[in-house]
Amino acid sequence: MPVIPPGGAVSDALQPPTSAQCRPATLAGELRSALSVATRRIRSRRGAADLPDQQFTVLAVLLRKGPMTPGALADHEHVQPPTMTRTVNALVELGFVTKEPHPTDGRVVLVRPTEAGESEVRETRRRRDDWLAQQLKGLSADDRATLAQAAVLLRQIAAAGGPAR
Amino acid sequence: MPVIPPGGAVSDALQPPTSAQCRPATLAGELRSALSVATRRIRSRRGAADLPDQQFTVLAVLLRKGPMTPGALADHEHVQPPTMTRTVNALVELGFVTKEPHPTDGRVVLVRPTEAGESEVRETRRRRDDWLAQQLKGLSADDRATLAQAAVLLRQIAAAGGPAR
DNA sequence: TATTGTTATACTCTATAACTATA
DNA sequence: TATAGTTATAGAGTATAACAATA
Repeated sequence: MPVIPPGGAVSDALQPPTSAQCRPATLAGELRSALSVATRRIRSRRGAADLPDQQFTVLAVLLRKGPMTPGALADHEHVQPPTMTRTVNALVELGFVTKEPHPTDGRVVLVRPTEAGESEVRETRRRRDDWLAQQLKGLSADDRATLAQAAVLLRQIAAAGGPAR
Repeated sequence: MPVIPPGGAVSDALQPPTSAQCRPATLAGELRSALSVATRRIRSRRGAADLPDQQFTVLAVLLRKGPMTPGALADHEHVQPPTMTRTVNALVELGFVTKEPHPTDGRVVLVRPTEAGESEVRETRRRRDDWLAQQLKGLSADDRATLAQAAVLLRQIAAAGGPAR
């Protein structure tokens, strides 16, 4: 049981936001904190047999968009190139993607999902999104619409301001 | 420039969610992915001089709620106890918190923010939330309200389902 | 025995800097 | 020179398992 000193409990209550809480400066802190907690929590629901989060994400992107270069994947996920090299190499070792030389440009590599990768995503997605989907079922349709809209806004914000800095 | 094959561009377009996208199973995947990208992006905006994310968060919690035990902090942030031990120790080394023995229960430790910790949070918050606040200023009041409400819902979801598994 | 916290260990994710190969 | 990618290195964050101290 968390220690909650007198006067502290209110700040965790689940109330709709006041207009003050929509002020950019106030919202920024609150939003950052909520995103951090929720992300960690959702990730922690990953089963031991599942792919780690970033590997899963990259594999899913490849299946949705088709073969891509490591650089394009890094842009898409807003990470630096060496980070994506590592993620892709992990997927290669697991046999979920292959790396192919580009037909005409010798500098470029194409990352292509394998059939094993495809079924892995299918299975993982089924297991891993179960818990979150269950939580979402408990919400009202309005609340789900709010979250869906928030997801769009968050992607918009993440895409803003140039590549990672 | 990301490689976007024909037919792939639509999935990244910034459109309001359709009713299908509000279905729990669909929303779960999309939400998880958006949270992941946004969180990474917001964290990457942290200045080199700023406290790392989790240290900053814990320090801010202590300032808001007063001295707490490591266990209570772990519950609050939905992390495991060893993780919090590490975070608290980092803050002790930086001089931003102190650890005190509990007056009556010898097993318990109280983590208390120092004055240096307080001013560090003030400074860090000013710098680090700047970028996000700037992005939020560019949104409509409606969109900000959506994000504020989403933050509440995300905390609610994070708090659900028992301690971390 | 149960609770609180720590130590030991290991893995994921991320970044910057420096390097190689190709264009 | 410029671009794509990798290697080297380091730091942050997280978890599980095993342990010590106290209640």
